[in-house]
Amino acid sequence: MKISKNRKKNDHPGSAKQERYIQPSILMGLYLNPSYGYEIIRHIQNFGFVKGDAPPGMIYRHLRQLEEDGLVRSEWKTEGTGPAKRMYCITEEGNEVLSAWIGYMENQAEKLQNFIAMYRRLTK
Amino acid sequence: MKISKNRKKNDHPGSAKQERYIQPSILMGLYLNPSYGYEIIRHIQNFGFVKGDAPPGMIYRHLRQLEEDGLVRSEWKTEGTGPAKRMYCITEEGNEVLSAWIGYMENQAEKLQNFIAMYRRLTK
DNA sequence: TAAATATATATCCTTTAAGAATATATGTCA
DNA sequence: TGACATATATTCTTAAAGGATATATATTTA
Repeated sequence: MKISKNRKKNDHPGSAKQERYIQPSILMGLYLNPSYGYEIIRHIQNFGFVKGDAPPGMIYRHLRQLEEDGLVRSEWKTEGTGPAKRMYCITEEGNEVLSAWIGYMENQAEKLQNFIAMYRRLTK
Repeated sequence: MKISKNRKKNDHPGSAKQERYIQPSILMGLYLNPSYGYEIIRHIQNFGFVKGDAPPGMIYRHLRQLEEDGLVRSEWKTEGTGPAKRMYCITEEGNEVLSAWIGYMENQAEKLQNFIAMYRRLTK
């Protein structure tokens, strides 16, 4: 696709800073298994919304917010190899929010499909 | 769902400012028919991503950006009833970007479904 | 006909979340 | 001991949405 000279922002759809679904991805990860920041950074790509390692700042920022909101709980773990890790697990409230996220995401997927279907009807 | 005292931001999934798909909705509207800001504000809800009227500032901001990017073209229309309207139509480049948006949205819908399926496998 | 309302565009400020860079500290291993 | 991997944390910038308000014209109605 030709990129016009004047088009600086939003050069291709989805390139903007939006809707990475970081929060539900972290919650899903912790729903599967307790974990910690550095591991989440590397594994969050398995949930499909992040390519490669996540920016560390993003993950730690989210984890702190999630804990402040009571959706996860953490404790330092000094045993084991390497520097101390802050181990996180999901709370009951976290489970509820994850479930709500699933509902939202189903709704969003449906809206996307309707939009796509509308477009297809016009073009065929 | 219980809302904790400390949870201020992001109280419910999707409440944040993100992924409203305003740009593709405007492009789709203009793909259907040439139109103008005030009409788009009222009709954009038909595409599913905005509830009720859109905030005017948002629409006019997008229209200006789209024109600067060469995805739409406009001209003043003084005939007809009411104050003058700035009529917009989609350009060839706009069509290409809309088509790219459709591809992105298909991809996003698929990711969402994979995520949901993963969750369902865990909970059943 | 004057006031109220609807139509129409435009500008500005704030909030939210992501992106990106960098700092700091500890443990491991050649 | 010096390089590298592990691990967390902080800070700055950018993108996009949300929301408020300003301005002007046309139409309706009291």
